[in-house]
Amino acid sequence: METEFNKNTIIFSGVDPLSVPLTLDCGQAFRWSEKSNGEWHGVACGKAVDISQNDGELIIRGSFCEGDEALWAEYFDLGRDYGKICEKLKTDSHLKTAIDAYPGIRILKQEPWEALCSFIISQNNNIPRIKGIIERLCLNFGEDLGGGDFTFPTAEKLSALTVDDLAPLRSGFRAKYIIDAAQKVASGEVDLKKLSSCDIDEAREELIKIKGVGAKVAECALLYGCGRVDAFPVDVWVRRIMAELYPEGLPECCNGVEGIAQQYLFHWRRNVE
DNA sequence: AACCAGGCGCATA
DNA sequence: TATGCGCATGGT
Repeated sequence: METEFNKNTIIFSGVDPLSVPLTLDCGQAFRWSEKSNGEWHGVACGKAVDISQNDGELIIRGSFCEGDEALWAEYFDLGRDYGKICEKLKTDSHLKTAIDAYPGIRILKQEPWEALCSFIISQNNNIPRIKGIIERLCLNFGEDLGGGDFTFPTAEKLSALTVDDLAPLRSGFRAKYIIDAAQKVASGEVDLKKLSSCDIDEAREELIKIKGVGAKVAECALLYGCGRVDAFPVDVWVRRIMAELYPEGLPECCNGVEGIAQQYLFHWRRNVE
């Protein structure tokens, strides 16, 4: 993989497999939208950017500082060999079907707090409305980057608010969970920084101390926010997949990369038929 | 007009 | 330990 950097563009070449549209729009992140010219616009790593690809070239346009390329390499999980992982997963026939149907999905390494908060909002909810609530959350409480873009608000900022303050989000019963999460994270009662490296069961216990965080939301926070690809979120779609295809559990080829297998199976099952 | 949405907390047995 | 129900809001 090679990196090309200047203050307006970061290009990573030789990224394989890579699908920018699938990666940004497969239900793991909620703040990316496709523009009419085919670029994807959104805010991550503290910056508003436009993202596109040309085969194995991942092209990020924005306004960058020295060192930003490392942040974006981490965000797109470029240090992980997805070619090798997918080859192994495809030894299972269902995973081969799923991966061949939608190749190039990568697990994003989002900010831990953003992932946690986003998936608290996701519970018993649908993706369009999740996106709307998160958009209003950023618009009301994020930092204004100009051009209509806002950062995801910090836990510290939200920890000072009340449930009533969140009324503009129209997040329903989830508002009290957002506040509780923000307070526990801001106070340090829940330490997000250690979750990427500590024992995964310890990480799960830490997260479910938050009201509104159960097993599924905790797995999502670990997978999408902490780089824990061994986390395995089971939602209604994955529950169906497990019942229909894997009544005995996931095949051995998924060991250690259950979360990546999950993402391919999830997207495939939601989009076929 | 019911039912559902990338679930969870709580009551009940 | 294991079910079942209610939950805010909005779309079909």
